[in-house]
Amino acid sequence: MTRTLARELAENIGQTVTIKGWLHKKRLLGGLNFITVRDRSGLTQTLIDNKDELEKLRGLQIGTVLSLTGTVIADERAPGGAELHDVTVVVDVPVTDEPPIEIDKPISHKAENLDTLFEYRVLNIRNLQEQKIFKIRASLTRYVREYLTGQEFVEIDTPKLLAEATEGGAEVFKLDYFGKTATLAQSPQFYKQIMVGAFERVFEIGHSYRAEPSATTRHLTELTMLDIEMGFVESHDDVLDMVGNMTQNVLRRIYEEHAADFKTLNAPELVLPEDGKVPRFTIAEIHDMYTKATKTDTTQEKDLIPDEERWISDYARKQLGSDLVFATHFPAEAGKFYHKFDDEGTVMWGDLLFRGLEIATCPLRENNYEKMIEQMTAAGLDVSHEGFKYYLQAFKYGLPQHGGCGFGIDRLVQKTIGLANVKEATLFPRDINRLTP
RNA sequence: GGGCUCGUAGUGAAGGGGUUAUCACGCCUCCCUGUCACGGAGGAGAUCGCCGGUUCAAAUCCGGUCGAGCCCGCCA
Repeated sequence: MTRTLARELAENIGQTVTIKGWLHKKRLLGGLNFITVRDRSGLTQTLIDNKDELEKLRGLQIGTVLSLTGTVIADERAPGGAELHDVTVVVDVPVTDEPPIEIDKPISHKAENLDTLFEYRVLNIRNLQEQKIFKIRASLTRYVREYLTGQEFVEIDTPKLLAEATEGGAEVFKLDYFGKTATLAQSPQFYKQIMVGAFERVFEIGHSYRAEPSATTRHLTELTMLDIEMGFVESHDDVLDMVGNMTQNVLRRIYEEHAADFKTLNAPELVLPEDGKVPRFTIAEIHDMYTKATKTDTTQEKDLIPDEERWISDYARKQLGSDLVFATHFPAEAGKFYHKFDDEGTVMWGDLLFRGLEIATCPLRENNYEKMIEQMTAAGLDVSHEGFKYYLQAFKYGLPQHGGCGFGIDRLVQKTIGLANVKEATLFPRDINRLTP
C-alpha cells in the first residue's frame, strides 16, 4: 500500500488509503473517537469506532509514529472536508513518555519564556505554527537565490576556518587547529572581494561567527549572512539600488506566496514604495531630524543609535510609505581600510534598515592596490602579514570598482514576520550563553 | 563590559512572614456518537533555583551564588 499524504485526502474520496505520520491529538468522545495524525503536508482526522483498534493507542503519547489504513469519507464536519473511516491502526514507533511541552497549541514566544522555547526546540518545532516561521525562512533564501542567479550572480562557498583574524571589527572565536590557532570567519569579506576578480558578481549564504558578548534581541554568535559583491559598479548608488531592488523583490514575493501564513502569524502589513525606490537619508540628516523631533542630541554620534534606527524607520513607513530605508554617508572615522571614502569626510557606506533594525551594510570598496596599501598602513596594519597576502594579490592583479552587502538573514526573517527576537527566527540559536541543542 | 528585572508541579501563571502553597493546560482512571482549545467526575504530580542570615515562624525579608530575560555599548 503506497502512502497518501494529508493534503491528498480530499482527492481520494471512497478510496482505501494509508496515512503515515505522528499522533498529533486524541479526542475521545466515547463511542466516537477522533485521532489526528500529522505528516509533512498537514493533519489528517481519522474516526475510530472499533474498540480494539482504539485500544492499540492506550498509553501511547503524542509523537507516536502510526500507519492508519482506512476509507476516505467526504464529510463537511471534518477539517478539510474529508476524513478516514474504518481505520486499521499500526503502531510503527510507540512513544510512552509524556512530552514535556504541548505541541498542538501555539508555543509561547514571550521574552521570559524564550529559554524554554529553545530548551524544547526539538519538540516544539513539530508545532505547525512554529514550522511556518522556518518554511517562510526557507522560501526567503530560495527567492534570494533565484533573484541573484537571475542577475548573473554566481553562488560561492568560502572557508569558515581561517588562519587569523585580519579584518578587524568584531571579536573572533579562536580554536585549536592541529596545534596551530585558527579563527572562525566573522564574514566572507575577503573571499567575496577576491571572487569579484573572477566572476564579477558573486553571493554566498553562509554562517559567520562573532564572539561579541552581546546579550540583546538582535545578536547571535553564529549568524546566517547573505554576502553579495558586484564588480564594475559606477557608483555607490548602483550598490544601494541592487540591494534595495533585491530586498523589495523577495519581500513582495514572500508576502504574496505565504499570505495565509503571515495572517496566522500576525505579521505586519508590508509597506513598500510605489515607485520601487527605497528612501535614502544621510547619517547627518537623520541625526538632525531625530534631534529636532526628540530633543535628544545625537549629532556627535558616528553611527545611528538604536532608537534613531527605530525612529527613522517609523518616519519612512508613515511619511514615505516604506518599511525599508537607507542610512548613507557614514562619517569617515566609522569606515574601515577596505571602504571607499569620498572627499566630504564620509565613507561610501549605507545601512539598510527594515522596520527599525539594521539588516544590511552596503559599502563601496576601495579597489586600487596602491590606495589599499595606503589605507591599510594608515589603519596601523602590517601589509606584509600572511593574512593579507592572498587578499592583496587580487588587488595587485586587477579588481574593478566593486561593492556589495553583508545582509543578516536571521534579522530579515525576524522582521519580515514581526518577531521580537532574532533568535525566534533561528532554529537552534547560538548566543552568549546557549550552545545547545 | 555596564545597567535594570525575574527564578513557584512537566508547561504557563497567581500568591508575597503564620494551619494542608492556588489556578489553567498536560498526564492517569471512569462517563460521553461530530470533536476540532470537546465536555463532565475523580486522581497523581512542587524539598517555591541553590547556600547562608534575620525571626518563635521564611516560598515570602536580607546577603551571596547560579540561571534567565530586557536595555545600552558594538554589530548583521
